Amino acid sequence: MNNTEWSRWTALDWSPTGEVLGEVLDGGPAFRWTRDGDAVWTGIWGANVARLRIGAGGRLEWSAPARIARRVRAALPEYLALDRDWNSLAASLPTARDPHLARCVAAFPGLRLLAQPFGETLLAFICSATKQIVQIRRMLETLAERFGEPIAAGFNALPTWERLASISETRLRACQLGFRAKHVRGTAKFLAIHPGWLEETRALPYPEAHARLDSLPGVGGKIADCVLLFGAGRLEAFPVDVWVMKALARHYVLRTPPAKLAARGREAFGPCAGLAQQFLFSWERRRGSA
DNA sequence: GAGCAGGTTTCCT
DNA sequence: AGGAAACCTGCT
Repeated sequence: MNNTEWSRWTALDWSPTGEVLGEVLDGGPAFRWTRDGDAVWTGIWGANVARLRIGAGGRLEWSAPARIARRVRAALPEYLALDRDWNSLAASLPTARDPHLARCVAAFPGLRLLAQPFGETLLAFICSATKQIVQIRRMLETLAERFGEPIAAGFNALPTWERLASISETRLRACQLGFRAKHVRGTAKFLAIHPGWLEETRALPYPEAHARLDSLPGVGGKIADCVLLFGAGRLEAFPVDVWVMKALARHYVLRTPPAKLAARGREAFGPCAGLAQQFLFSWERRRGSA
């Protein structure tokens, strides 16, 4: 499996610190990146496999299995959202009146959100319910191994929703999905009889898109926000998970029941609330625990 | 071995 | 509307 021939390392127009790169690739929303000992990350999304590292000059460099390098080169800029000016977006956050947020923004310069495939993001977050990251990763890996298309030696894509619709709940459960198997199957069945539904949803304005996702089995408000933020680049989405809940409880005055936190977050942090969420999240995980 | 984890659904007041 | 309980599984 290590016979794979990799393309030569090529620089991209982004120079993240190692810590920021780690937060972006391993900060939760992406479940298929792993780091080797020598600070090389290997990840899978869609039909792409890539390695990433920070080069000698500080710029991010990529390499891919030679056979698919052309495709990966075309896909990377979108996936890494290189076309968005993340510094300006961060600068637009209300840091002037929010010292804690200002501290988070300063701590993770250039932090950004990956533009992950919409359908995969939906699958990953249906699997995420009451699960820790390690376990979510294992579920997805098993699904890819058993039902996904091979991309390169040792790397499989995640199964498509079409494929998932053909898999019995029992076989899904055998991938450690537990009660989520029913949700995955229910969503897959729904999508199978509503072709184009996902892409239509993705194109809708935030409130409508959120409501539609919310109607899928196994998808509530939090997961709908995750799918829109991490799978559709909707920066106004503000998913509230336990980490963000901790951050809000620790650094902000909470006079809102948990169910309303998402709406409050969108009000408080503005049109890029989702980016603010990412900063709060990273701070809480890296610094907040200390 | 009871309790809980990056929630949602369902079934209650 | 708002609050509990159940749901799979693996880890502490």
